[in-house]
Amino acid sequence: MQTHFTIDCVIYSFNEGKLQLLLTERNVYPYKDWWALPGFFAQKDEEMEDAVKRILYEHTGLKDIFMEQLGAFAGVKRHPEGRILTVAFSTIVKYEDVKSKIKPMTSYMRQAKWFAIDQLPDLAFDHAQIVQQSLQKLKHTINYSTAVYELLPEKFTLTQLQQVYEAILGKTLDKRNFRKKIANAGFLKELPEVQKGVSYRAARLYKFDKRKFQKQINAM
Amino acid sequence: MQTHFTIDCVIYSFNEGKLQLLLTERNVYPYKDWWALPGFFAQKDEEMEDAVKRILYEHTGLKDIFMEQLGAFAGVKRHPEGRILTVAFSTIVKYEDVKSKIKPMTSYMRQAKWFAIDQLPDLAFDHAQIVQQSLQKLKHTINYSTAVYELLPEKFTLTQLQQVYEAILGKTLDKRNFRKKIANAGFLKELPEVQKGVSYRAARLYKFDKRKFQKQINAM
DNA sequence: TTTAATAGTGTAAAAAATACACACTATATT
DNA sequence: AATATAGTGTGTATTTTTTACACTATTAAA
Repeated sequence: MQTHFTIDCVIYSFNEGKLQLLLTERNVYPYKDWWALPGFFAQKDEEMEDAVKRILYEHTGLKDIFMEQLGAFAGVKRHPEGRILTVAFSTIVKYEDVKSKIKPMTSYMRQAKWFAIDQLPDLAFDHAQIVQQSLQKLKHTINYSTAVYELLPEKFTLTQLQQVYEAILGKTLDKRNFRKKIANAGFLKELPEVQKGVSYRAARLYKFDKRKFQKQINAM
Repeated sequence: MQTHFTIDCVIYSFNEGKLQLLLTERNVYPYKDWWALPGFFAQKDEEMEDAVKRILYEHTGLKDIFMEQLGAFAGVKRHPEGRILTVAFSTIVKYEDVKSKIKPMTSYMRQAKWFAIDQLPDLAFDHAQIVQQSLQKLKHTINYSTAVYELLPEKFTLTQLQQVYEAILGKTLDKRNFRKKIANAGFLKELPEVQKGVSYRAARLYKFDKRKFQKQINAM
């Protein structure tokens, strides 16, 4: 038996202190004119991983980004053609890296746009549920993934890092406790540099040591 | 685009102090004579959830069991027909409930059999990877799911409960600390009964209070 | 009555998580 | 030069959670 097979992408970013989600405006039925997760049909003989990469590329211009699978969602008889199975993937990208590259590459969608996670429009299909589930997972795995560091420039301040955590968790954190925890984790490298161009005391810069992080993770 | 679509089931049970996995011996190519996870093609116009239920029923005789999705696994060009996408689900069933009901219901498989998790044979396709991933997830979610209680009779002793935990986690636990934790969790109900028919001090019986459990979970 | 087998119990120490407030510093403005 | 502004950076006490560890109690069978 065969089924229609699509990929949907939950693509996060971080801007203006908020977690952002990339959505596309559909130009075809069903759900014409609705906002939806970037997604397409996989092509014949295209491996799932390749399809994901392709769709991410077509929507963001990004390559070589790791996307994590969220799971399969069965089509709720949404198409006259029969069952549609979609596999959802998620990733996190730097806002600046993507900003200028986003443009509609097919006539199936009219535009692509970032939305703050707490100001999403109504979504097509069961996409609201997919986003919900993805966000839940992100909150749980935030401490065990490199995700947050994908959102920051190579050199960043602890305050910036904390803001990302807060945006994802949707709550404020205590500065001292946060720093204690981060220091304890031990995979940030303190740099001999500080912020430039700020009109207040310049903050120390740090960078993420992926090797040390992996060691910690493997030891669990 | 369409793809072949199968469901594979990771079905756990508990017997002789060990976590058990249900496998089927294939009677068709490819991987004829290999052991594999119980699985089939979904039928045309069959919803994914229904397919899962059907396959579980055909292999175990069980109905109305909740199965949790593990994820989609793309076919590694294993069939000449092209891509196969399988969605893996897992569940846990009581050994006694299933023991007698297991029998091959299709000619695609020769027999179904339980294997201790630490004594699995080589598996067909990428099933070893699926099992691996499923087990990992089970270890992580053991404290937040009702899974372990599915493995026990309605009334059980704390030692039995600990044995299930140990079988799943693959390590021994300290008796006093384990009991402290369980008592603390507060969703076990102490019964005014003890074990019968043992030739040593009879242990107190407990039962699982699903309502209290749900309350705790929701409060997180 | 003794033996064999498992049930059942407490406490101290260490580690982790939480709550909480103020002085410091770089810059811009007057 | 003085001052306002805005964000940086830090320590300690308390509570909670986790870990380590060993003996007495109960029952049935011999």
